[in-house]
Amino acid sequence: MQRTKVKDLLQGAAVDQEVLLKGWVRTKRGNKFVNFIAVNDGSTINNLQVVADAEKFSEETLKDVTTGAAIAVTGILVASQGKGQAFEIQASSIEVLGKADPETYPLQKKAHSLEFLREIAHLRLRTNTFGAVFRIRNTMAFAVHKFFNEKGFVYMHTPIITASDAEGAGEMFQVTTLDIANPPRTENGHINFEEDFFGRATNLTVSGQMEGEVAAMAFSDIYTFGPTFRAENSNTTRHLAEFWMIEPEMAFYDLKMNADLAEEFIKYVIRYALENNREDIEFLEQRLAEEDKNKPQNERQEMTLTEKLEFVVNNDFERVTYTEAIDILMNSNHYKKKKFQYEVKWGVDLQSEHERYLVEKHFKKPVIVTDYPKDIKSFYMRLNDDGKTVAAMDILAPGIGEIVGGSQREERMDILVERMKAVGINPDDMWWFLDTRRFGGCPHAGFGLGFERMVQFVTGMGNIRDVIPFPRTPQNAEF
RNA sequence: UCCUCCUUAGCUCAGUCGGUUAGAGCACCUGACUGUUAAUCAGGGGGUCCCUGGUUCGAGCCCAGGAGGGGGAGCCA
Repeated sequence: MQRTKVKDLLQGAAVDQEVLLKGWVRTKRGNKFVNFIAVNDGSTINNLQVVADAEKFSEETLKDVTTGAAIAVTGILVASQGKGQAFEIQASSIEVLGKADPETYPLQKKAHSLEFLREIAHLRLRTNTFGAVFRIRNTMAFAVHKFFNEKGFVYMHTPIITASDAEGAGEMFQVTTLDIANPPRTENGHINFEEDFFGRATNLTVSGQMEGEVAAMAFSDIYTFGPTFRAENSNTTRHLAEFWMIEPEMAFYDLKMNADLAEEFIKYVIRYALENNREDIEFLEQRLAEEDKNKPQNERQEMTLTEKLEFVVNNDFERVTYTEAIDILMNSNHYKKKKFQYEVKWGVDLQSEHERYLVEKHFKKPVIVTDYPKDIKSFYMRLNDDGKTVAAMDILAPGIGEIVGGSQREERMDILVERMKAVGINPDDMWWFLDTRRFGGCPHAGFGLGFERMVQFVTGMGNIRDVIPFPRTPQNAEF
């Protein structure tokens, strides 16, 4: 007989028919006469209840049906006699496919702390919380491709291994096949990368933007969606050494079109999750509500998770220039009461506390900040007519901080080369990148969006390590 | 990398002023119970008090160093 998944069985189409269920035991309860086994197979947050009359099953079989065990159940799907579920399986046979010794199986039928579950990342996917998070992550990844596909964007696979080291996006992981204990040396004692696999020093990519710009000059609109690596010694709830970034790049776009696209994109993905993961989001919402009960009144959320997501989807993002943002901060009571730890001054980058104030206290919604001073942004961002600012944009989300960083690109060859020199980059090293300006260059724009941060926003998970299956952070690559 | 907090049973945590045999809830095991909903009730087993060293008649508690983890900051997505 063909196995049917829990999600489909709970639809009830097969009621009063014999079905085959396979999955993992969440809990077993009951008495001398009847046992109730809650089975989950990951297809939905809901469990299917298996009813096992004691007279039909040996004590030995039921003894091995413990939390965590994999079982196969044959029986009739019937309308449930009990409350709490519409359907259940009246079992005629139960086979234990894989035992889980209750003395040593780490997961119990009770809530565990996220910190504890992080230490058993290989088992935490079997919990309600992580089941919900990763079903939502899956839906959102699909929505990313769906959105861009519907808009006629071409999905580009930009390289994971790269030789370019002038992007300035962050510290990089070296990639080498050299014997690190005894590397070949040049005459003056430096490591001789000419003998390395690629004949030069290479690293894991910190961004696909340069290659993305190249592709945009051929296909007009492209996007990348792949792993990205930063070797920063960052220990925060919003940084990973390996994360997934979405980087669209569009020919003939200016900064406003860029911001419009980013806003539309974020709303699309959130809406898609709301439409397709309602039960998972509701579960996480309850989890957050429980968590909130233990917090002091002033730290509690004003909106439930669903309300927050619907609010974001149904309202325009706030748009301010960097200069306006500085004005808002300097005119705030917070500033006048000297509650900011860091200086607020035109020309200085916004600190986390400033961003949080703008997003969480002042506007209370996502904010797009544009036109930053050129000295605090990357060389490739387009210089504005004022000569002081560049056509950059950051999107700041409540509770997460910076979720998008992007800009209109500097397409004017002479200005770009000048900016490279000013920040100490040798234009000759980026000859192929400059060719995009040399041959048929055009105004264009793009942005990078941290996928995990967007998943954090939708799931309400506070720590980025809990929205990627196997987090890579400093001193942690166990799984 | 910096600041700060934490580490006691499988899990979550309490442990008073440094004092005799370190506790609770849940989990687990045994038993009871005819339909349970993280079932309930009764009983039972379970401890390198993170590690190393020190102070003291005596350290889970005080001191020093180390390890691991959480939160915040910087870097950024």
